[in-house]
Amino acid sequence: MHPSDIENMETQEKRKDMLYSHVSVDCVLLGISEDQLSVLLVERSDVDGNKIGFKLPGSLIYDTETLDEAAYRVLNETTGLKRISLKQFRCFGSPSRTKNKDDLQWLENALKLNKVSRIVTVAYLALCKNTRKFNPSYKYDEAQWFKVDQIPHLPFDHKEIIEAAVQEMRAWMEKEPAIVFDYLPSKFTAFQLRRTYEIIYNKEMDVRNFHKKMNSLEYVVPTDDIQDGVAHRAARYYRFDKVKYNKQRSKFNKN
Amino acid sequence: MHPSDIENMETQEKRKDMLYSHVSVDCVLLGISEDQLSVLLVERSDVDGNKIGFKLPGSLIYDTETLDEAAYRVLNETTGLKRISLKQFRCFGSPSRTKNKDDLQWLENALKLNKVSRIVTVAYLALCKNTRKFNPSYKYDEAQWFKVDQIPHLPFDHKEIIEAAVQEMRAWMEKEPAIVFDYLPSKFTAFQLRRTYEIIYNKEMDVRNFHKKMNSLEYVVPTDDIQDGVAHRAARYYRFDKVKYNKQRSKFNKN
DNA sequence: CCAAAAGTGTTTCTCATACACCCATGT
DNA sequence: ACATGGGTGTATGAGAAACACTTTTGG
Repeated sequence: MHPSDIENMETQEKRKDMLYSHVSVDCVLLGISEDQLSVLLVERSDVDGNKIGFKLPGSLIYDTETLDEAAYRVLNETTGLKRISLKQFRCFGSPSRTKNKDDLQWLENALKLNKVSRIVTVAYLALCKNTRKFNPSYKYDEAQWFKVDQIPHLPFDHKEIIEAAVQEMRAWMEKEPAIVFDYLPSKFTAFQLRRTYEIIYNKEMDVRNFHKKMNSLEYVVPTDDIQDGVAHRAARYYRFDKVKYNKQRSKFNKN
Repeated sequence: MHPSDIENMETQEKRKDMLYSHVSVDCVLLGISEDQLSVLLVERSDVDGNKIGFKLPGSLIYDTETLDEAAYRVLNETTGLKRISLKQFRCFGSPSRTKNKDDLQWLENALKLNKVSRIVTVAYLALCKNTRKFNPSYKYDEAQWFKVDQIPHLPFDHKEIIEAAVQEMRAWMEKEPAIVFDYLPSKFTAFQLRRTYEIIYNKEMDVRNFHKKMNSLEYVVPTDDIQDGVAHRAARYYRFDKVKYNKQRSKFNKN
């Protein structure tokens, strides 16, 4: 066990009596792996510690915590990330979501409760950086990216949640274009930005029109950096200017 | 007490042990009164039956019920309406939403529970017909429309929920234009449709451009009916064609 | 000099906006 | 005949979409 795990466990123990065992949050963390839209899933173990598959990273909420705080806690426990945008997008609360006996059994073991009643879950969404190897001090040491069209069997209604999340992601990006930059590195090429859009929308985009559009966005600013050591003309790096973004947004929203 | 109230109470008694006292639904039923966007609120009584103000129509969920079912139940108990679109738009779950002592006291009385813990509420939204007088067999005999910029003091975070709902309403109408027809009568004039938009968006619209736009929508079809007995040129009635709407939508969504 | 990706302009079409007058009807 | 609201057309500008060639660099 990694030293910091003990610390985490202690924190959890201290707060355990304050777990509110009726409402959970689940995070659909979308990213890109091998040029395809992917979701980060964590490994699930049975009572004996055997790995029995994957699930969305999630948690019951604590009594003192808002839903957003719980979601950020889960995000951080899973990826170590902190400052990215998380959006609450839907609440899943069908009584039949825990109808599968194995899922229910697992829940009762995991939560150390005799009888788990219905759990309503609030689903959150983020587009997040593809941190390749997660810091083992985080709660889950096994987190893996799965392409959204190759999702393994998942417990509860997690598959349905992921499907809804992919739809929601596209709508969210229209409203709040800044979220792509949660995914991209701080310096990125026009190609990277375009590819990200293409993968999320699952649609090719015209290169020239894309450049034109990008240049019209004041908040995507060219830097003096260019690529190095590539076997073709070097691409320019751009960066996201948050201040300019907020200005342009507020101007836009006044109408 | 109205005879049907007894029936309702019996139904409630039967199901009482199945109330899931951790999650509720609240419905923001928007409509128009006196040419202004308004919300339907129901009267709230204290333990002695004294009326102590208004609140959003809402309810704890039953164990056997999905969230959507609970929301439709509340809609129906409040207005008698059944077949309108309700949209789940956000979950409100801050632990501080029940921080007001009076609100908490009221809750405990209303729910006949000794100790109410945190309640997470799932907020729903609808644009609904302005049924002027509600059938007294419905659960609340006092329901009133309040203009959204003249909301009285409300318990919990209901004011915040209404504000979020108004924003959401506009976004929803862009995505799903059909919902205005939940509000309008089955035959309506161009003026009524335009006024409805103007009030919801709080913005005047050009008459000619509106007609042009409306005529381009295949699913708004002119009928042969025209107004009768008005002291000016009679307006034509239009109707909403749901079949054509779905066709046009699915065509649009394929791209 | 060749392969490989970067970068750049013009035309066309659609859609939103702005704007003013005649029409039908009841009193 | 007049008051009242219903209904119509045209011109302009902005932004989306379609489309092909030259530039730069490493090997």
